[in-house]
Amino acid sequence: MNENIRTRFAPSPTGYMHIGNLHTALFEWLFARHEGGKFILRIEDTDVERHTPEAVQVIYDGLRWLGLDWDEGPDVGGPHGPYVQSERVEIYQGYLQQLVAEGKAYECYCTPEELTARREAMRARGEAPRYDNRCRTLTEAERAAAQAAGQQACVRLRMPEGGATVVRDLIQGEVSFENALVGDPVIGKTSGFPTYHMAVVVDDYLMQISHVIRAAEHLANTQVHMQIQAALDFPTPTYAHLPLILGEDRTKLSKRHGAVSVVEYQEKGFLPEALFNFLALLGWSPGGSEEVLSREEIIERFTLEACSASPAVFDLAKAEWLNSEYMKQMPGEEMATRLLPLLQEHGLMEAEPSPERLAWLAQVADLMKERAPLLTTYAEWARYFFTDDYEYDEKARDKWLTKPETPGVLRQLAERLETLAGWDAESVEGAVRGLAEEVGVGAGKVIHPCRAAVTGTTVGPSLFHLLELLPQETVVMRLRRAAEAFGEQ
RNA sequence: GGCCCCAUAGUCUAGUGGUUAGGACUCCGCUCUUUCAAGGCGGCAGCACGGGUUCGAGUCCCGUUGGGGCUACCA
Repeated sequence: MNENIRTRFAPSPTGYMHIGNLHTALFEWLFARHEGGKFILRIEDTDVERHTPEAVQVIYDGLRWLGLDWDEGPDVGGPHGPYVQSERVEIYQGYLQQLVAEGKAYECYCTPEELTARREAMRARGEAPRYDNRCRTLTEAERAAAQAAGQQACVRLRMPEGGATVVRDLIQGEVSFENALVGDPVIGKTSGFPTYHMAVVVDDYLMQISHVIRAAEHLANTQVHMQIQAALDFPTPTYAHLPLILGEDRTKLSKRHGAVSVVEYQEKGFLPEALFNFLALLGWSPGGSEEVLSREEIIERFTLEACSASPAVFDLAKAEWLNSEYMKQMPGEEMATRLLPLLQEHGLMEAEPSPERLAWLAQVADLMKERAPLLTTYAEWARYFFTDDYEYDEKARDKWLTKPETPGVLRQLAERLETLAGWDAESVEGAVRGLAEEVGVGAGKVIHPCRAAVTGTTVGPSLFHLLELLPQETVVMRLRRAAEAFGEQ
């Protein structure tokens, strides 16, 4: 247990939770939990235009769905609040003023238009497009003039003119950046808001974040962050930059790759525990050959040292495989609980099912869980358990239903089953096999047409156990219905 | 363009100078069974390339190539 270990997840409220962000959050959470430290949630909304209040809820929902709880945050509070950056502007302004007063930062009067124009010009000349630091050397008179003219100013950090900034990163190793290569970065916006760089440094310090764990896209920014820390006389936290998650084309996972938002995975029918496991395996290796690991095992084994530095492609097929593994090992009652909302949505289950009905659903779930990769495919594949309204698929028709002898077989079977005294897998099997024997055909000649008629498909769980879970009269009706439908062919 | 990072099969990965380069997903066979979309068994497929260092390199160094990130008053 080490409460001094503190990590944070610092998303900006954009209205949706990117799966890559959730991956980052997971690793930050895992490290904190493994070390017995604290996991802090902080909302980075210094870009006013982007901020929407509902968007914060989306972040909560995503984290909770995956089971990532936070020890400090906007809703739960904590000793270092507030945990929303827009509520901390005075704090940043204090530090900004301090830096200007100390001469470590300065006000810059260049307008965005001028900056863009100059950047374009530099690019055209084949130069690296960066700020030319012209306001750094303004005289007092020039500053006074600019202020008198009512020109708006942003605040820029005075970068060291030489030397290099060395990031010691737990995952990426030692990375060095030349200071002379970057222009003085903006740390305070004209609006009075801090930039991301300023806010992140101040908050990580004030919130006593010990390990800054974030995506690798921030590695280069760390140079600026460390210079702000130096100017403010803040200690440098330990850094760990996580590999980026890529789409199939090996570029940063984005909307054009398809499902990228966490809710899309919920809607696809992923179990949160499966996605948790899958995400953990992206960029981290548990060591052994076992990959299906419980949340506890993952926490237990997680270390930053075992994290990879190379980017990882999100492999949906493997995610689905993992999901199916979780469904297989889940008890029927639990599966029923997960399935119920989905089935209700499709009108396949009533709004308030009785305990008996739920017990039945659990039996159906147990029977089917070995097959479907996702909750949604499951609901599709099990449709015939819930309604008589299903289609006969192509294979069922071609292979069995349209065979000339099938209607007769179905009628005879219907007759037998209708008068069957007990309705359980065993007696149904007896009736089916009995009929086959009498007619003098293999059991398959009865079983297959029966499955096709009653389920509309050629695949599925054990026929007798499946029939057992359907009402006797339903099965009889479906057999006759199919016999009728295909009788004239 | 500049800076930085990355590089084991299609994908996720183990490997830390001496291994028949291991596991997982996918795909493909075979098999069991009343079906497979399940189970069992098996198979295809990899150290990007070129130089070094070394008795010996997937492993260390340099370069090339490829990919990615950053280069905003977005985070």
